[in-house]
Amino acid sequence: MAETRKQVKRSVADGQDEANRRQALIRASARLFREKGFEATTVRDIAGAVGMRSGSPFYHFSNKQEILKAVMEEGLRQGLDRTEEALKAATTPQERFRAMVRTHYGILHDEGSEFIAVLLYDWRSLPDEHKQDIIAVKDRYDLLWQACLQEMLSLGLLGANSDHDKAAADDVKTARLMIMGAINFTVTWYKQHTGRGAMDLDALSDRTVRFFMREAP
Amino acid sequence: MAETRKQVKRSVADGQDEANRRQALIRASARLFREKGFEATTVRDIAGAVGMRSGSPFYHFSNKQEILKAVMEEGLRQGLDRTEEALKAATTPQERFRAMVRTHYGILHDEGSEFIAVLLYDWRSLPDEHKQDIIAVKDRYDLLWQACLQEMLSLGLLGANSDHDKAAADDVKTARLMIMGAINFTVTWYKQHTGRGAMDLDALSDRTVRFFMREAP
DNA sequence: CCTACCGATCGGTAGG
DNA sequence: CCTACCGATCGGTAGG
Repeated sequence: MAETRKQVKRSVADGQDEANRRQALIRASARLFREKGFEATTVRDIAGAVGMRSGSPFYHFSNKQEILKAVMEEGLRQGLDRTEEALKAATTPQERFRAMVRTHYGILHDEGSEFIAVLLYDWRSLPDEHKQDIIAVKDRYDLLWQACLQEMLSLGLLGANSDHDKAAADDVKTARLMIMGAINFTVTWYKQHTGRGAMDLDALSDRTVRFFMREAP
Repeated sequence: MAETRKQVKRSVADGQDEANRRQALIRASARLFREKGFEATTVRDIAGAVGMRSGSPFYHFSNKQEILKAVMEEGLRQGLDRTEEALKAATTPQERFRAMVRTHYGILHDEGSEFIAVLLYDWRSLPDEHKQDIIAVKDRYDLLWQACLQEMLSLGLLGANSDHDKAAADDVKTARLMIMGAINFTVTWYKQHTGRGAMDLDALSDRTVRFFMREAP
């Protein structure tokens, strides 16, 4: 009986260790993929980054593509969590819009948060049979944006249609694609530096919100 | 003397053929890079696409990276030409803005025009020593946008600062980064199809212009 | 531009 | 998770 309990404890701990090692591989992979791309990153790079030998990642993942999928899933999971958390503190449509913009910038540019940038950069490398799984989660995130922008458009606080009471579904989708495009594209040019004259994520968010948002009519 | 003339003629023709083969390699590479990425495209893929054997592209380019650079240069050259041409027909700031948006969409999505999409997707794969050359040409293109948006902002036809006579340089840059980001990001989601319900590049341009442009105050 | 080839490297596996 | 390894493929070259 004591024996049994001990064994159970041991295997729970092992399971934790294993999950930790898996997480370490995902984090290291995200950083490497973000830096030089999925195709240019070797399994040896990944293994080396967490102190393993070249064959060992395959104890945790059945192939390289599964690592890519795990990176993207981790990013979306974290992104949804952070966004829902940020929305709790926002009460007005304008505050919600600002919160979503700022949170998305964090998701894209915070240190240790390279998962979504990898999703954007290396989508082509994800095997077709995995794409639907990722899209399903991404759809949930897009819905949060859709609700936020629907609200903004209806109030005339955004882009076209400020003179209509109801924003058409197409307009909401266009607004989402344009705004998220603008924000996502910062992965190609925004660099966080600490020197003077640097623009931090708060400043970038301010500029973005100011550019897209209209005064209430 | 006749001999000499003939030889000159011949070598001119050869030079043409060689240039043609080089162009064919650039076009085929652009299509392949756009489809599956620079790293995932092999020299054998490229050679096969123009009916060559695997070693032959190296008669035209000293290595694979030089092909990538040539693809990007070709795209910027074509992009500048098309934009300057389109601007000739536009007389008002609004017309110029619309012309630049529509032309950029053409550059990104027209069939046989995959060069700039490759620049956006595979920038990381370009060796550092080539980046400055490409940036120098890209700067010329950005300047055309900068002038166009400066004009729009000063007239209060765009985003923030509609109540100021002079748009600050930072505002122009922000507007450019946001608008070009939104447009460039369409490479990740826009698909041209011919069926009903499809949005062609004219419709996409309309939506884009309408979303970003304000009524004159 | 082809033929023939090479050294290096890659993703992945067997067996412990 | 390591050791030891493999088949396949890759970018690139020599010689014509």
